Amino acid sequence: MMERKERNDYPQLRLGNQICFPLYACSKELVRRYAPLLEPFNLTYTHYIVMMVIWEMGEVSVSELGKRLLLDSGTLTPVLKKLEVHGYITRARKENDERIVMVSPTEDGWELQEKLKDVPEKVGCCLGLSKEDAVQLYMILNKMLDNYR
Amino acid sequence: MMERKERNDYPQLRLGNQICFPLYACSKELVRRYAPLLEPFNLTYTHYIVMMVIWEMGEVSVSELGKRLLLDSGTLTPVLKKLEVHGYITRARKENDERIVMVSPTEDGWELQEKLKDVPEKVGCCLGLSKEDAVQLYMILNKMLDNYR
DNA sequence: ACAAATTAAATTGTGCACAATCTAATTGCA
DNA sequence: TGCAATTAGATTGTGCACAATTTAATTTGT
Repeated sequence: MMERKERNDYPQLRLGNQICFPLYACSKELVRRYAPLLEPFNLTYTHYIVMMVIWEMGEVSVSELGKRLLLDSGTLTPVLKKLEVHGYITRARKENDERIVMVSPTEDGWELQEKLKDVPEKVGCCLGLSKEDAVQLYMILNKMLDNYR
Repeated sequence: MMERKERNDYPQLRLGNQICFPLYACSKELVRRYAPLLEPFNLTYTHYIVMMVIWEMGEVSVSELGKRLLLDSGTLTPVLKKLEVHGYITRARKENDERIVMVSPTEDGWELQEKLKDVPEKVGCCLGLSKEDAVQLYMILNKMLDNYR
């Protein structure tokens, strides 16, 4: 019987020949590893990166958060509401432009830094990578990311 | 007035010092770029990578798909049901072990390869990266992924 | 000054992703 | 042989992620 002609004709459609899949899989795996470290503080990975930008900026608008993290308001609004409920941030519309919602850490929000300071090391972020590979990866991904902003 | 002592005390908690964030952001961006190319065929990125493994294996169990793609049955079951509804695959329990569900491409499923063969190039996967960077990235991510299997 | 255009968030709807649990089939072993 | 343990999928519940739409505030052009 004749082999199907459609079969295996396109090497570019093989999972092993694509760069996107390991990117996608590694990303998911990292998020999964953060979960148990953040869960005790009622945080998900998304909450965590949002808090990082808020700590860095002190006070920041929703749209700036979105630009920085490449997230839209459909993702951020519920995340910020939850961070507010848990007492980590306050949300308030700007006085001179009521369209803009400004976000800032509360006392508890600031104190969260102390509690999470060991998380990055614990995730051991790029587990199993040599120092050189980690540096390479960091540079290449940031080059890539620059094309998206 | 004194600067808060909690502020900026932990450089490892700065977004710019983490390798996880660009990984996460690049991954999302890539998935987003696949969407318009796959949507005409009623496929999402997850459907697409599932189909790639099915093309490669010809016939494969749900658990093998999961191992290969690092996805669990909670994700795969609805994806496979949808691929079945759209007529790309068939699902059938194995005769000698009814616990196992085997999945195979239909005629339409095989023909999908032809229609999607240009997708990888169109995504230009690692957009803006030099050949050398792309090769490096591919190698480092696969090294990383090996630690997760 | 004021209507049209723009901007910022919020809302709505769809679809992963995954932990936890459940069900059914099979296997192992006393 | 028969029951406990294991295995494979399916189900349930929660939470992003994002497109598209909506609402409200502000800005722009005349």
